[in-house]
Amino acid sequence: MTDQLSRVFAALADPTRRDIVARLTVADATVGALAEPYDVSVQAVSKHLKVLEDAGLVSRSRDAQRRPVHLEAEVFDLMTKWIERYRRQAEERFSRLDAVLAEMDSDTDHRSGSTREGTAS
Amino acid sequence: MTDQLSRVFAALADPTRRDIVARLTVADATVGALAEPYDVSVQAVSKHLKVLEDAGLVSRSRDAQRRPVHLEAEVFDLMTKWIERYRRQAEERFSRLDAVLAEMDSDTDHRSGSTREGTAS
DNA sequence: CTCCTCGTCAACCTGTTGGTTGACAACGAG
DNA sequence: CTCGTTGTCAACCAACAGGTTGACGAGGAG
Repeated sequence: MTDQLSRVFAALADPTRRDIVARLTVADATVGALAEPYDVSVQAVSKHLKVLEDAGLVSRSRDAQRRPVHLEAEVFDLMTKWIERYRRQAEERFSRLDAVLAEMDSDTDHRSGSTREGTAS
Repeated sequence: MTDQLSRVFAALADPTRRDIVARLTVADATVGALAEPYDVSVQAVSKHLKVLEDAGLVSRSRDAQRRPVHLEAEVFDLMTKWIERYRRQAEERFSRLDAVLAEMDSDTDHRSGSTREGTAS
């Protein structure tokens, strides 16, 4: 799962991690403060933060022995762009439905094979 | 990973699955046609489709022994809503940065503890 | 009826994830 | 200097994800 888009989606696939992101939109926080509401060890939260950091969603600075966690909201744009692109494409397709049906019929043996393009990642 | 939002994010965390979604924005397709470009077995693609279906991103109908796969674009809204909500919150926060810094300073021992709300999922 | 195609199900294997506990580095406070 | 706090690292474990192969059901074509 090398590409960033995959890492971002994977990071947000976990409810705890999503909740952490949600709380970070309000204010930066230390690892301990972030861990407090959850019923897991601080180490587990530290791991979650590593996942978020590897995805580029979060950054950590240094303040004595504390490590304040900061949300990097720009990465959201990466997702939004991907989603919007294909959502728009899907809507456009919806408006030329007949063409689609025609294509499926002519698919008898030469199976298009070159509908490819865009291709995520 | 019970909630749908988690399932949707997890489904899109895989490049192959994202590519399948991308191709389905162009036209519905059969499992075989979808599998053809990838260097994996048809069974593997069948599994990917199950993941997408469980996430509500895709539906399958019946046409003789074929199972045309159809994109359900509405689910995109679920993600978009989540993302936009917290993106906006993050931007709003950015505009009152001083308040944030003040809060981090007063965090000495009573650690806010009630910043909770929204909470994903 | 028999065969071939399309797709799913089941069993299995390997790598990754999310959690645990224990040790330890960094650093301010006494 | 020593202690308590904050957080990470390492080892370990159970569960899950993504892939494989083999068998099989459903249905059109001969």
